[in-house]
Amino acid sequence: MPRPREFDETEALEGAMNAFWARGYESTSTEELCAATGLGRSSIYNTFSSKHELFRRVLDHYSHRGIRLRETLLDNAPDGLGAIRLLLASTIDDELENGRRGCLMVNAIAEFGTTDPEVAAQVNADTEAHLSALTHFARTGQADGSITRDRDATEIANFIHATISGIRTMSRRGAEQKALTSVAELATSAVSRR
Amino acid sequence: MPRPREFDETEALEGAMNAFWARGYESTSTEELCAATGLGRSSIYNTFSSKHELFRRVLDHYSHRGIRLRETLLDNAPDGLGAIRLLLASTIDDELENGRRGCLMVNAIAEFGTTDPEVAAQVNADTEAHLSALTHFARTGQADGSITRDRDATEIANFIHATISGIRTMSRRGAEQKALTSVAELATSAVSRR
DNA sequence: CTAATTTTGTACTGCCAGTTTCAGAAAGAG
DNA sequence: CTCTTTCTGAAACTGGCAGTACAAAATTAG
Repeated sequence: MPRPREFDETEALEGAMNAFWARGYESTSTEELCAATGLGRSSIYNTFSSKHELFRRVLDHYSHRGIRLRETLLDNAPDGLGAIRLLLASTIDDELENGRRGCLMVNAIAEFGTTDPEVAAQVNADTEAHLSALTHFARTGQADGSITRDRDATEIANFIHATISGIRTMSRRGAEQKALTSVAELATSAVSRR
Repeated sequence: MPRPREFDETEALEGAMNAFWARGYESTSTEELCAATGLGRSSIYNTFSSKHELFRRVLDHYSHRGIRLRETLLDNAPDGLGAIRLLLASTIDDELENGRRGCLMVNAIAEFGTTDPEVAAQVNADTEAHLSALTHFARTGQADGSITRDRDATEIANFIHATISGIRTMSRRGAEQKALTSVAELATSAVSRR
């Protein structure tokens, strides 16, 4: 009976995500969010309540999107090390193809630190998800012989996670592709079985 | 002949640096800057022209401070690998003792990206300085046999730089000390001669 | 058609930020 | 002492921001 929405909520989130991703939270104005989503102010506030709520929804969207991307990507992995190699390579591809925006979660951590409990909780949840996937690959690799057994799988996961953060930060700064790939290679060889 | 300043410019910069470091650029208000520096609005604007200029001065101060810290720290290094180990350890110490603020440069990259040319230039300059020091240690280590020769010294420098960024980001997020040190260890062993 | 209900565009509001102004204070040169 | 210069503190200014109000539009059930 009511008037239906003229837009797709997910598409709107995608637009808002791109805006926040490029310019951060504070310096993205509601007007820019209107432009990025294609919605009017009313629709944004009607749907997402506030800028802060919208940002939370965006973080959520980003996180699930990442999980989905990783799932589809890593079906093709030959072994544990291959999965990690693929992950690093696709991270770099993403950066090169999408304008070196870095990682939205890293950007959020840098901007908010732990001052905003809700944002912090979401970042931590995403980190946990990422780490648990990485730990899984590390264990797989240790079982199939592609990854070193000198270190605990969780340590390897942490290390790769830190490396990815580092690479994304380098990329946002504008580092050369060569530099990104060489970091990825060195990190890969650090966890591979020798 | 004129009335002299009642404050020390460097101390003021230090205060402003701490404020920006903790809360980022946008969400640090001029009022907070007054509180952090101990100055009044007039004095700040009289001395630093604008919030943005003050931020640039802060980045500069931070950069030089980092270079100085590294110089004094790394006199005691036994060899190339030892220098890198010391650097990683002191990074972690700094994080634990100073409230997990991450790296101001990384925070600036995350907040501004490359949208602000002046900030970008300063970040790049600091990166170059850091990388050239790291390259020096890598070369030293390759000469004294403590660091692997499988990789180019510049690649090793990039890798360690990325690792430090990653560790500082982890720390700002609030990761456990254990996690930080294990990442540092894994990175160290990745570049050490086997 | 009409009534009910929700969305949407426009215009508005209040607030708070960065910045400016200005008058008074402080200090040294002559 | 006085003149000049600069600093300082308080208050005012100005623009832009997040958020709101409201009327018109759109849709469908009855």
